[in-house]
Amino acid sequence: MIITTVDIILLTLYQERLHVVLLRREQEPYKGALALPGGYIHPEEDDDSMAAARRVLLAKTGIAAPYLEQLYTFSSAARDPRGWSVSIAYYALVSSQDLLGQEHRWELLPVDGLPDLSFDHNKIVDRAVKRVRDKSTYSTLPCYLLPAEFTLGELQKTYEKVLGAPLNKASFRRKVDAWEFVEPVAGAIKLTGGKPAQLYQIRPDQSLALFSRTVRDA
Amino acid sequence: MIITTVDIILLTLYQERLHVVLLRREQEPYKGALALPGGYIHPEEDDDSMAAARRVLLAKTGIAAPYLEQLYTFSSAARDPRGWSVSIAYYALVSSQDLLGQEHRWELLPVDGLPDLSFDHNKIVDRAVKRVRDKSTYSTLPCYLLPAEFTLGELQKTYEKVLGAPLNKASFRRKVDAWEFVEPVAGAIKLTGGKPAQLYQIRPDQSLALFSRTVRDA
DNA sequence: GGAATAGTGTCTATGAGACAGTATGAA
DNA sequence: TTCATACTGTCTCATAGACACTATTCC
Repeated sequence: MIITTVDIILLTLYQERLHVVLLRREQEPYKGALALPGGYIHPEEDDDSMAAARRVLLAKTGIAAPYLEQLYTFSSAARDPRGWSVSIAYYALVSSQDLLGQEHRWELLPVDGLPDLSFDHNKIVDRAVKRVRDKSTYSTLPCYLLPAEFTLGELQKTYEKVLGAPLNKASFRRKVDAWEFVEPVAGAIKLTGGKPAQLYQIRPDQSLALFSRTVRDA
Repeated sequence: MIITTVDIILLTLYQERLHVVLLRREQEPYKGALALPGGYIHPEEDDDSMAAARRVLLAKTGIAAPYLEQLYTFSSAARDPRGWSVSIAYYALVSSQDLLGQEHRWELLPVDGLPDLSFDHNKIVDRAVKRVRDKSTYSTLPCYLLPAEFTLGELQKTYEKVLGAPLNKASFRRKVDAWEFVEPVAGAIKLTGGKPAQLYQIRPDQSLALFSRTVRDA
C-alpha cells in the first residue's frame, strides 16, 4: 500500500524575511512537532492533486486561492514511518496582509534557520525556497507576495528580500518598464514620508510572466 | 484506491531531430496504442520513485543509467480509466549510439507531430520537451544527447537541434570556453572532410552545470 | 530650508551577434 | 589548387550596473 498525500509550502514575506506557515502535528507520527500543512488525497472529492492541495490548504489554514504551483514529488520507503509514501508538494505565495488578518492556529517561521521539522519537511522547504529564489530572478513571481496595489519601491524591496541581495534601482525600473507587467493605478498615490509614490497593480492580462535574468547591485 | 506509477520520457537526437521512445501497449486500457514506458511502483523493490523509474526503464527498454530527472507529477481522477491515478514522470536523455545498438521492441518517433498516445502521454511528452528546451538554454543538458567524445561542431549542432534555432559560432564557443565544462581529449582528432576537429569530453568533475542564457543567431 | 523617499539621465563595462579572416585537412 | 570544415579576431550593438541628478512631500 502506498500512502499518497499533498503538502503545501505556504510562503510569505514578513518582517522583511521569507517565512513559511507550519502546524503542530496533533497525531503520531511526529506528534507535537512542526510540519507543513498537508493531508491525504481524497479520490472521491479531489479532481486532481492541485485541487487536493487547495482543499487541504483551505481546511488547515483558511487561505483560499493564492498562487499555487507544483514543486516536486517526494517519495520513498523511508520518509514516513508508516510505510512507502508519496507526497506531491505544492508551494503557495501570499501577501502577509492576506495571511495575518484572521484567527489562526499555525506558526510563521523564517525559512532560513528552521528547527527540525517532521518527516523530510526541511528538505521540502529548502527546495521550495530555492525554486522561488531561482524563479524570481527571471519572472514576476514575487508580485504574489505583495498586496494588490504597491509602489515600485515596495516591489523592488520584495525582490531584494526574496533574492537576498540589493538591486540597482535604475536597472530594476528599466526591467519593470520593459516587462510591462504592471500599470499605474490612476490617482492612487501612497504617502511615504518623502515624495509620494505612484501605486501600481499587476496588469489584468498578466498572470505569471517569465523573462531573462535580473542581476544584482553592489 | 490510488494507482501509483512512474512514466519515463526517453529522448534522443536522431536524424537531427528530437525523438521519443514509445511502446505498444499489450494490455487494456489503450491496448495496441503507443505509450511511454512506465509501470507501477513496487514498494518492496524500489527505494524511491527515481529507483522505480530506473528499474522500469531498464526492464522495458534495456537502457541503464542515462541522465534521469523528475519532470512533473500528473494526477487526476480522469487520466486513467481504471481510476484515480498518479504518474510521477521522469525524463531521460541518451545518445542515439547508446540507444540503437541493440535489439529492441520500442518505436522511436519525432517529438513534433506525434500521433495520439495513450492516457495523457501527449501532454507529458510536450512538457518534457518544453523542459529540455528551456533548460538547454542555460545548462549543459544537451551533452547527454552526445556520445562520450564529440567535436565542438557536433556540440553546437546538438544545441541547435534541441533549441530549434541556429546559434552564432563565435559566441557559442566563447560560452563553452567560459563555462569550462568540456576539455579536449589529448590526441583525439576527428576527420570531418575539412580541417580535422579536436574531440572533447565532459570534464569528470562536471555533472550538470547551470548558467545564464545562451541566445540565438540570425 | 533640510530630510527623506520617488523617480530619471547618462556614462561605462560586459557580453552577444555579425562577419570576415586564418588554419588544415581531402580530392 | 580548390573545397570543406575548424577555429579565431574584432567591430558593433544591446543591456546592466554605477552614480549623480532632479522632484515632491513632511517637518
